[in-house]
Amino acid sequence: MESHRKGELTEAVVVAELKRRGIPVSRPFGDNERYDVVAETPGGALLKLQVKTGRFERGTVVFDGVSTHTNSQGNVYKPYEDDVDYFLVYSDDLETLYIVPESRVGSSMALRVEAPKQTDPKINDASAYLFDENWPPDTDERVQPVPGNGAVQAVTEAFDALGASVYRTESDDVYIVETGEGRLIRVRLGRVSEQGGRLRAGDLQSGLRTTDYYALYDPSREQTYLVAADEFGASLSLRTDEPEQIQHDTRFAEDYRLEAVWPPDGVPNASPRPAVGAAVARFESLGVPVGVVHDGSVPYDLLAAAEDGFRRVAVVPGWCSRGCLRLKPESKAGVDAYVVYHRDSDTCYAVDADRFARSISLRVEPPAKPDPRINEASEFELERNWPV
DNA sequence: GTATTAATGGGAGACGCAGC
DNA sequence: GCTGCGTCTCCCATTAATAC
Repeated sequence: MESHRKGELTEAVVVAELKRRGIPVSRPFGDNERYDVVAETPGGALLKLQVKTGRFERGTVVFDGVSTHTNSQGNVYKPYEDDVDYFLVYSDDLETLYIVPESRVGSSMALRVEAPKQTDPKINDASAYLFDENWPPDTDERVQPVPGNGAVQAVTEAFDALGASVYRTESDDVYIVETGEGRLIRVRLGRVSEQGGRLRAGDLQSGLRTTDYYALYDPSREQTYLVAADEFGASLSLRTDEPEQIQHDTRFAEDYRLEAVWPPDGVPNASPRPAVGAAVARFESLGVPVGVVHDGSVPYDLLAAAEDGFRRVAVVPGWCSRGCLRLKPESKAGVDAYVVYHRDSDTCYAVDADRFARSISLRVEPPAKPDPRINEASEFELERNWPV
């Protein structure tokens, strides 16, 4: 059975199982929510539940704890975090329903059903997650919001101790931090937790657009760590102990202590985002005055000179498919022009925000057949099309 | 009407790491 | 060295939205 249909079948079975137990259950209208169903506990609490199909393999029921989709950068894996409270995992092979707190699930999880060949403290005993023995769940298991007020205060005090000033923005967890040298950087606050000799944090890329650095607080050590926003992928792992084998990509938490890395390296007024750096270099090579904007509350990255003043420029990566480079910003409000950076060809294209409604395609390869509607990418190259 | 994308979903294999 | 878990990275299918 193809996967989508199998997911729907699992969801139907789970709803039936809940109803059979007399549990009030509702489904969100449409499919835009990240949870599949909402169930009401006897105490009246409403829980957001994500239904997962459990694959029975090697004596375990395995399920994914992240949603997957693709974009121009390839596969994107997004954890559910606060979007759901619990996973309901149904194994069709075993005809068994499990309930697992979201906080206990990483990108995937294996529930051991059959006895292992050898014991291991990491083994997740499936019987501990049987639905009938864990309903209604203890709602205190739910994840505490990140970063938490204590973290905000601790991180702020850590910056203060280094002589750095911290300013609030309109976003709850993004702050502007002024270094002692007068440089402004955008810092998003978060928390790390220790698991198996590592400090871990997830969902780092969701703030990449408006963040230069992450200030991550470890409450158990009362220590703040500072990492560049583009140094890690969607998640972060910093070693707190000494592994037997050090890999080329092993990173140690000690090296990221705020006190050890402050002030962060980097050219003043340059953003660490590669696309922004490429756009700035291209503007400068053209002799166009350009300034980087370090303010997470505005939707643009650069102010670039034109004959009649400055344009507000948002730098975005474009995805290339079947010979077309695509651009589809979430919102055009407050932006005069877009610079689309095509990493493969190291080319920047400039597009007037008024030129398109919601998206635009720039053809970088010859089309199968001519069409007057085709936007030839070469005509939008920054060198030819600035000012837009 | 056609082409193309993002978003949802599951399946599978490779690999690193830790414990035994 | 073996085993098991977790992570990562592919793959595929479907649906809805959107541009042209």
